[in-house]
Amino acid sequence: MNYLLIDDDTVFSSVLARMLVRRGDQVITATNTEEALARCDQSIHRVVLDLKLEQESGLLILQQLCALQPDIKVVILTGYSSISTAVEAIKLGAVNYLCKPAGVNEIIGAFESSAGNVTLEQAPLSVNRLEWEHIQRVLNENAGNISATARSLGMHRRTLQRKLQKRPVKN
Amino acid sequence: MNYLLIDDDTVFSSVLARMLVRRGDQVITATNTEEALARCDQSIHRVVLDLKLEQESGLLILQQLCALQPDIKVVILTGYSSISTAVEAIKLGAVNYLCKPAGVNEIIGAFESSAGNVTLEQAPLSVNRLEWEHIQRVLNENAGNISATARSLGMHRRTLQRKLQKRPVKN
DNA sequence: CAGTCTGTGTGGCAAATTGTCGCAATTGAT
DNA sequence: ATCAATTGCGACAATTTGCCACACAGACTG
Repeated sequence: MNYLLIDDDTVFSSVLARMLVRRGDQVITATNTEEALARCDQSIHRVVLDLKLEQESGLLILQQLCALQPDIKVVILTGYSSISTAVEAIKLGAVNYLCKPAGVNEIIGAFESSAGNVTLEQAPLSVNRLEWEHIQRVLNENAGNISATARSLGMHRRTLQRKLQKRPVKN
Repeated sequence: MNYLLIDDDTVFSSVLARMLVRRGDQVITATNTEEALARCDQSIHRVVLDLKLEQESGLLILQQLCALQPDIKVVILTGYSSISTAVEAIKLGAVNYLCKPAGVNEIIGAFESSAGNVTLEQAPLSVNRLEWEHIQRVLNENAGNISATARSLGMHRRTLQRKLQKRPVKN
């Protein structure tokens, strides 16, 4: 499978890319609309698209990609998910829509569930793991500011502090 | 316009019906799958469907309705909304997906909305919201099997049950 | 410099949530 | 019919949370 990853978070993007490559897939990345459209040719089978690129709307890219390559399969993957954008994305032709702390298995599964395949044995992240990943992501977004992160996450600062202190969160 | 309202909450259903009638529309109601299918004939233009009818899956009804009357427009309206069911619903042919409570205007708008302008979120999901979405997704993957979902999520079945009883957390 | 914000660690305690056990009712397959 | 799995729910202890209070450190300002 040839993947195109469109995400301005290069850290996340490269991690995902590495894992896909290890599986034996071809991966190309893009960090903005221009790159994305330029690198999306017939060789691409699957696209992982972040909805929130800089200022640009991922939904717009989605439309353009679908117009360009009708056979392409696009999965939306975003940290700023909402039901309304999910609905819109599917109507525009995406095959699935995931919230961002998502494992490779889930992402691959998101492509294949639509193909009507029988689902392979794929373990989703535990709730605790998911929570941890999400917290780290938001914390990072807020430049390590605990108070702001707690507000943004709708949780008590005290609680967030306590959660951060006990890091050992294994699956 | 001829509406068919499918909802086991007769209070909500009748209120909505009254408001539609006052607008000059025809309204028929149903509270379960059987009634819904029986009352869905060519005269119906629009369906408002609650996803959580007793034990029955609204998604199943959605498929049957679409198979029966391909031209019909179905809007999902549910109190237990999640991104994964929204995605499923749209893929199965619903034209929109709303969270209860929703006003008449919103509902009518949902039928008429053309593709277009949804605003991207600017704040990340709260941890609770994210947890809810994840649970719904995995639950969906496990075909509604609570025990399996709990195992898969590394949480106690009892806890999962309790979480599912509560309504989705608003961001 | 004193005064005002905002962010950070910490303690304590009531309130809420979760982990566990158990049990009856259901369901599905054999 | 029978066995295994699932489910809903009550009860109770173990944890975790929400929340208040305080002390301290920078940053910024008049």
